[in-house]
Amino acid sequence: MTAPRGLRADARRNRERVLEAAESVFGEQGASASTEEVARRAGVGIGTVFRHFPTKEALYEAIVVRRLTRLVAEAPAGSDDPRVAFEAFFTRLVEEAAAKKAFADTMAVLSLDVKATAPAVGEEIRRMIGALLEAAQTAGALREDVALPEIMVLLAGACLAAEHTPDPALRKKSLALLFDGLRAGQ
Amino acid sequence: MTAPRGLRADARRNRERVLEAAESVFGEQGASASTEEVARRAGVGIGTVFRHFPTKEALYEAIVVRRLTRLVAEAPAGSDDPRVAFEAFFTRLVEEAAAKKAFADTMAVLSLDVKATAPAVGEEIRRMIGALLEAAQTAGALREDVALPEIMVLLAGACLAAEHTPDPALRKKSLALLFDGLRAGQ
Amino acid sequence: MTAPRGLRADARRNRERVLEAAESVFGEQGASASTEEVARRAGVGIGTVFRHFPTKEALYEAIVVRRLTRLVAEAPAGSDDPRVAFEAFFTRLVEEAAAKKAFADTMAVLSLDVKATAPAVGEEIRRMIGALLEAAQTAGALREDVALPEIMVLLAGACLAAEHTPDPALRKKSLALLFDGLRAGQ
Amino acid sequence: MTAPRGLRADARRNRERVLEAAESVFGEQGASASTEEVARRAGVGIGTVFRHFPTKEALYEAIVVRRLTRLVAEAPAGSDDPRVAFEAFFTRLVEEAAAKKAFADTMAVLSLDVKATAPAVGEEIRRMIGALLEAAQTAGALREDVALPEIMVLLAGACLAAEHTPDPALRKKSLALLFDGLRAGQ
DNA sequence: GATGAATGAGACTTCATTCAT
DNA sequence: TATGAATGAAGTCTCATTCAT
Repeated sequence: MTAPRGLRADARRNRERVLEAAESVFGEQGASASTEEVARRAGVGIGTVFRHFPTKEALYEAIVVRRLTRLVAEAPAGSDDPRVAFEAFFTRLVEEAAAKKAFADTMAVLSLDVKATAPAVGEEIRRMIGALLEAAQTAGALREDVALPEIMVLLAGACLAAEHTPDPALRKKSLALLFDGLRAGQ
Repeated sequence: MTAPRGLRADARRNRERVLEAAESVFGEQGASASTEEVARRAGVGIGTVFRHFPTKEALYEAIVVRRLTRLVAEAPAGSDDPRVAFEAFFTRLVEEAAAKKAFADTMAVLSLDVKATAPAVGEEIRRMIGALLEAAQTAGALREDVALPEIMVLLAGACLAAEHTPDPALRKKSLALLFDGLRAGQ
Repeated sequence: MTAPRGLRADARRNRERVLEAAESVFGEQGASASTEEVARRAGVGIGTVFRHFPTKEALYEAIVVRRLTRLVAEAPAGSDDPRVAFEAFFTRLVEEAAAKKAFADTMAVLSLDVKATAPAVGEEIRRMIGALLEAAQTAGALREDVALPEIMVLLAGACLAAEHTPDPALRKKSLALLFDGLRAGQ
Repeated sequence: MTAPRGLRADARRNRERVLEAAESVFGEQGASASTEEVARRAGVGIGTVFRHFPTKEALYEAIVVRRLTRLVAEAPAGSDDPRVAFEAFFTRLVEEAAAKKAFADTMAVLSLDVKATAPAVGEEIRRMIGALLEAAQTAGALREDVALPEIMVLLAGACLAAEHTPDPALRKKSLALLFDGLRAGQ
């Protein structure tokens, strides 16, 4: 789990503050931001950061997991139209990637190796997207010959590209093309 | 442009070796690889690298330009079918990105700010892709309502995603979906 | 000011050792001595030096301030004779410059731009010398038409020259001439 | 000698250009200017600089000698009044030091170790200043109890201080005090 | 002799990580 | 447990000097 139980209350609070800070720092400056900056923004000593996360990489992974966990939690507010639901979720992730550095990376990781890090969350979110996909397919709104893996790849690509695409209109247009390729009846 | 004329033969040879080394080093380890590693692999002193490229960034930009230049030079062997030609070129770039780290980044830069670095090459390759696009559109094989900017975004995204997608079949499948979205008559 | 209060005991100790080392290193080799040498002589890692002084220049400035602060602290043991007091202090600075490289530079800086670095200390010592000057003038032992700025210039020059004058007798003779020019009743 | 005889005409010309460049470069940027900058301004290759002067230090010494030589050549345009002649020459050196970096250093070297470098020129200029001094003393315009060594020290100090004293009026005032100390009949 | 490319030691600085307090 | 000072490897870049052309 994200927040180990065996921790004293204050320790758990600190861990949370570090994650919060890390997310904002990495979100602004990318993964190359310094650990010290994270500690500073969290208002804790650098030692505290390393007590909770043995390496910088571990901290980074933790915020990946955290982001994914949150995505699962704030599950797609089910639209009635399955296609809309699917596309809305997809779009939301892309926009998040455009707004926050290193988020696209998080999504890229999803197609790759969350397994190694946090199998559970990775699986969960994958299952979630899978469900949205299937629902849309069942409703006849998405091609039947599309499976989750390629969706994940497209999603990752869209997020990564969004990070380099400041113009919202252009992001929207590109996404539209992408969705067109997924639509049924071609 | 890549290899200035006024250079002595041996200097030009060394410059070439440095670029070669840089391309392979960055290709393997990404842009964060050390300049020292580049020098080592080129078999020259670190000072030689910095004589030719005053900054690490300058070196990196040089290999970006070099890659683009090479892409232009090895222009798409014109297939008779404009759609095939377009997709073949697109695919080739994606495969290159899958093989070499930091190449995707090169492509991403194309959608963004080659202008600042090497306006000429950037424009050239953009024009090239634009020509392929138009030809396919004229032939009625690609949607008319698609313009270069969004193509560049999709290309960048595909390349970036490919970097994280080791499975060639998966890359192919994803690309196919992308192409479907671009096809005419939807 | 030199040693911030908020520092842990060990940190303050280290900071002191670094300053001590810097003073001796710069004193022997001049301002071009390497920071690494300072670290070595202080018996700390190079990182420690840079933690306390973010820049080599900052370190150098710190020892300038330190020297001045010490000069103020070890204020001229008030002689009864104002002229003697003035000349004694002047002489002492010159002798210090003869013994330690880069000290003359410190004095030169006094005529110039301590303002930028450490306005407080600079002003303090300037006031101090000004007081000695005035006292001597009031006592009728120094010309009335001499003001602080030219005294500072003479002082800087004497210190700088002393750095190149190993012979103490020669330094003394030169200083004597200088004092003669300052004496009243010409 | 400054310009060795056994040199081909073009070589001697090059040597001259290097010296010229070195003097202006060091004059502007001080002794820490780079040798490459000297070569650039001389319009020769860096190799040429090192062919004529085996080390940077040798080059630096050469321009010291050159300056001194020139001082001797442009000997003090004998004023009728020996005191005026002496002070004019002194002042001229100080003003030169104020205008050109590293010139003061040249003067400082005079009190010190030209012997090692260029005994001849050093001696010559020392003799020259000595002559001015004696003439003034003979005319009863300068104290009898002053000898050349202390004059050299005062001169060096004045030059070094001038380098840090941008205000001409302040330089003048300081010099005047200095001259007062040298005047006879105190 | 002239050139300028190559060299590589060394300078400053950053930062993940460790450890004494 | 928390702190933040200490560490030192590693990185980028400069520059005096050498040497092949």
